[in-house]
Parts: sequence; C-alpha cells; structure tokens
Amino acid sequence: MRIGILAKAAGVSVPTIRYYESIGLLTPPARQGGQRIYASEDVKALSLIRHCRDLDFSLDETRDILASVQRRLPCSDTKSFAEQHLRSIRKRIAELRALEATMASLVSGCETTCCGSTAPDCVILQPGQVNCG
Amino acid sequence: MRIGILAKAAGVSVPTIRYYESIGLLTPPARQGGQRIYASEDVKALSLIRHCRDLDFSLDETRDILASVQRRLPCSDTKSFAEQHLRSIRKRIAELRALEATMASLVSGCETTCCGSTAPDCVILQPGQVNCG
DNA sequence: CTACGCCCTCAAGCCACTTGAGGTTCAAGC
DNA sequence: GCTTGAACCTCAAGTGGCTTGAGGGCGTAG
Repeated sequence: MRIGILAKAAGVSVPTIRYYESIGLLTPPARQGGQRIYASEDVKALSLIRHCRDLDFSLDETRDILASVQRRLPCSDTKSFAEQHLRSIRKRIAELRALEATMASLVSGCETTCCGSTAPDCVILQPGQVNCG
Repeated sequence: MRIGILAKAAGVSVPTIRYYESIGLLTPPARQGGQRIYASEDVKALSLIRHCRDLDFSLDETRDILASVQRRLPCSDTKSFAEQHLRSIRKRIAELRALEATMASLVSGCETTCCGSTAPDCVILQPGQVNCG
C-alpha cells in the first residue's frame, strides 16, 4: 500500500503523513525502491491520529494518547485526557463569549453614539478596559 | 522617550515593539546613539494597536484599521471591521460548542459503556463522525 | 573607571502543517 | 523498448504573532 492510498484511506494529506513520520508520530514503514510501503494496520494508526486531531487534541496530546493505546492502559486514562481537554475547550468558549459581548457592545455603542463620526473618534477604537482573553 | 518607557506606557513588551516596527506596523522613530527615541504620539499609536490585539483582531486587520484611522475614514468603516470580526468570533464559538458537545458525549459514553476497559477499546477513541470544526 | 541597567541586532523556536522546487520511480500504452 | 504521466521522493521555506537567547553597545551613577 503506497502513501497516496493510505492518505485517502485515513483522510489525511500525503505531506501530512510524511510530516507525522518526521516528528516520530508514525513509525517509518518499509521501502520499495525508495517508496514507502504501508500495511493495513497503519490505516488504523493514522485514522486514530486523525480522530484525535478532529477532536482538536494537540499533536503532543495525541502522542500521549497513542502511547496509552499501545500500552493498553486502562480506559480511565483516556477519559482523563478527554476531561482535561473538555475543560480547556470550555475555558476557551468562555473567553470567546466575553470577547463576543465586548465586541457586540462596542458595535451597538458605535451605532447609537458615534456613527457619522470618523474612525479616530469611534468608540470601537477607544482604548479602554476590554473584559476578555 | 526610550523604548522601555513606551513599552510600559502602552502595555506591550519591548521585543514586540521592535517586531511591529520590523513588519511595518509602527513607523521607525528617530535614533540617538543608535537607540530609538519615541514621541508621545507613539504611545497613542501603539495603544491603539494593543487595543485591536486585545479585541483579537489579526495584525493584518489591525493594519487596515490603523490605515482607516490615519485617513480619517468614516466611522462606518470601523464598524464594518468590527461586525465582520464579530461574525468570525460567533462562528468560532459555534464550532467550539459543537466540539464541546461531542467531547462531553464521548466522556459520558465512556463512563456508562466502556469504563474498566482499555484505551484501544474506549469509545472516545473510536473513529466515527465527529460533528465539529 | 567600573558596574549596572537598558539598549542594539540577528537568529531560532513555537504549532501543525502547506507549498514549492527539483528530481526519481512506477505502470500503462504503443 | 520507449515514452508519457501520475505518483513518489527530499529538502527548504512560509504561515502568525510573537518569545527567547546569544553576543555585544550605550548611558549614567558612584
């Protein structure tokens, strides 16, 4: 199985596969005439990586998850990765919602207060306390 | 006014100021003995950049906003930057909420279904349709 | 004149890839 | 056997928005 077939099977681009190999996330496969030849197990491994990336785990986190799979560690380990990730997602959502509220109030403030003025005087651009981030 | 003073006045790090100059966001100031000397207007300019960054505008967007300020364009231009930014923030929030829902359901699925099993069999790691991103 | 803090430039590192240049291998058709 | 075209190879650089580090210069107070 050549790299292009693997790429389609796992839904990942060809350069990305080579990149994963270069950083040690995928083990280098056998070669024939200089070209990489993969086995069907590699589809599983790469699909798992793609799944982790779809869930927005970082590559470092993905590496840890792969290790826990290879060592057949208990499911509770997997769950704690997921829980920690969920916390960071929720934190990020809270930050973005604060930012959304700030932006929305600035836009409505511009509409009621300064529209018709020029950019340097616009309330949106007045440095003030921004409750976000 | 030397760079360290400007940095404190605008709440930005010294290397960041030099970086902004290197990409053409800040105009290079006068020099004395090789050292940058800033005027009080530069505090305003840099504070505006910081304000845009606090609102999570990209540096490219910030550059456009600065241009609209310098040209004294109407406030409506500023508002449309803000509205577009608000749309992208809301889109990002929606993506993250979908991801949050997916992760939360995987975690609870693990608790009810597979806890006590090992990582390779955990429902969290089963490649399936992930409704996010 | 020495010590210290602040300043300077240039280069590399972070993350997760993508893009491009320039060259090699493979499979199919004639 | 030869040619063509797709797929493969390596290596380097680019993306964003900085931060960090190395190695050195300037200014001022004691």
